[in-house]
Amino acid sequence: MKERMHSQSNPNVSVDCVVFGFDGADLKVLLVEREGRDNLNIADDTLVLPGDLINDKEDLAAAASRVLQNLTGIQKIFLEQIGAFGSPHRLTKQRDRVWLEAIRLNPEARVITVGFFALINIKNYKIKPAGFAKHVIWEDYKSVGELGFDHNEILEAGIHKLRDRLYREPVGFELLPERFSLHQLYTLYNEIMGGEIDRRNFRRRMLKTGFLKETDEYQAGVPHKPARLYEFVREEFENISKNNFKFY
Amino acid sequence: MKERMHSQSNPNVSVDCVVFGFDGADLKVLLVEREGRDNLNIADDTLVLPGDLINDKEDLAAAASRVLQNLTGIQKIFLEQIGAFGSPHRLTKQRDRVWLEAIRLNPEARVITVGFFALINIKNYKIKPAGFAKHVIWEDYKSVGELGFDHNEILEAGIHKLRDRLYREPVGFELLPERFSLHQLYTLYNEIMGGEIDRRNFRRRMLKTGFLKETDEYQAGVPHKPARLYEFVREEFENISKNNFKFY
DNA sequence: AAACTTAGTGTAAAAATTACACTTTGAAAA
DNA sequence: TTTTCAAAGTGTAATTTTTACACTAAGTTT
Repeated sequence: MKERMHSQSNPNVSVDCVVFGFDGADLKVLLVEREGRDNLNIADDTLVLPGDLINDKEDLAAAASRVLQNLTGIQKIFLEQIGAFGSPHRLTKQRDRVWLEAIRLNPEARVITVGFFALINIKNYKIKPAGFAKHVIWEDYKSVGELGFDHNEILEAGIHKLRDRLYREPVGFELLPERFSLHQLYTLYNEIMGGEIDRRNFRRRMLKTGFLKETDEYQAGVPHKPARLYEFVREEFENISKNNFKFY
Repeated sequence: MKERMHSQSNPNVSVDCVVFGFDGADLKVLLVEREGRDNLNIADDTLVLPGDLINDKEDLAAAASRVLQNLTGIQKIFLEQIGAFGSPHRLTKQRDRVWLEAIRLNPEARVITVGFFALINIKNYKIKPAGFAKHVIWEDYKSVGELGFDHNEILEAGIHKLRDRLYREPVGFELLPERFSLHQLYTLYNEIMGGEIDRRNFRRRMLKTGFLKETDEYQAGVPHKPARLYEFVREEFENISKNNFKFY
């Protein structure tokens, strides 16, 4: 099992990725089921965020991309840093130690990790578990239980970052198809903000911004009046807002 | 010189502190002049942020506190994390390498650093350079030149964090004496926000918040009408705003 | 007594935010 | 073919917030 480890791994620094996805209704987060649980025969039902040690000559963001790709097959997504997590006790849960001993060259090493987050449209990516990832799942954000290591803490920081970004930058559109209805956009904002956003006011506000372009296309196959689809026009956003736009 | 290094130092992770201070007029940042420059006989006029390797069993924030105290004598201040900085090239400037070779056990090691920031009232702290700090200075934020390593980048991230914090939390009061005039508060905000804040509107807004308590004390020794002094009442802030207050 | 410097004060116009309920449209069911 | 269902789409009035803006007050120095 240890052949997976490269000698160029830095024993003290890792990255972990909080990847959010949206399926049109709920906010999901990408979790990895660690391989080796069964063979190790430990009572370990915990999931973890995709993450691993960085390589020695590798940029942090590059490491996050690589690790994410290696474990889940997801590539070429933009990852933004959340911050560093460095409690000396972050690896000391019993079940985590057993697992580390099975897979790491230096299971005892102090590891600080750097969290990254990303937002993707679930449908645009095909997940292929690899490396130590036995399964990779999209878990409803609200149903996430206890994760391995300090990953609940990292996830929590990730959701804060996500709200912050959603508030000031047009990241919401990353989660939607190229063309989307205002209802989809509304659902997304309402879900992530965890809030009671007024539907009419939301619609007006978004349209007023000027960077949603209406298309001639409509929703298809729905058993009710089909909604008009819109596109996000990035150039308009760049022009209009420059840097201090507030979305909601 | 190397006796300063402890065997428990983690060779791959450091912390760097961006400590902001306010003297009533300008925003200052704490910089360290590295000892050893003269003996090393290199053309090295760069200053650095106070920082050093973490110890192996030490929390990141604790490391930042320790390092700051060791280098500058400043203790017991609250440091908030900015984020991790991990470019593989961050230590590769020639002058930095020479210095690292003189002072570090593993001068070649890949080091990622975690930035912290803090705000203090300059007058409340006595600076005592120690460790490798030959001198410690309060440099006007606007006049900071090229720093060692990637410290300009960290400083830049620090000022962003500062603005963000100033916007949502009552951190400004950390920089002022217990009792302060509205003019001082205004100058502080205006300086840090780099902006054109309307003086009258600022005054009204701050007073309306309800957590500035007017005292019976006035400015003394000024050659003009003395300003009334106010106090910040933290309990009011906690009650009123709970968590989503906006300062400016 | 005059000059200087900063403290302190109010208002009106514009913009943003909020709360709120009915009609329209297409698909599916009766 | 008519009815029913589900979500789409639409407007206004009241309130609050934001903005722009200029003079008087008070103490010190000359």
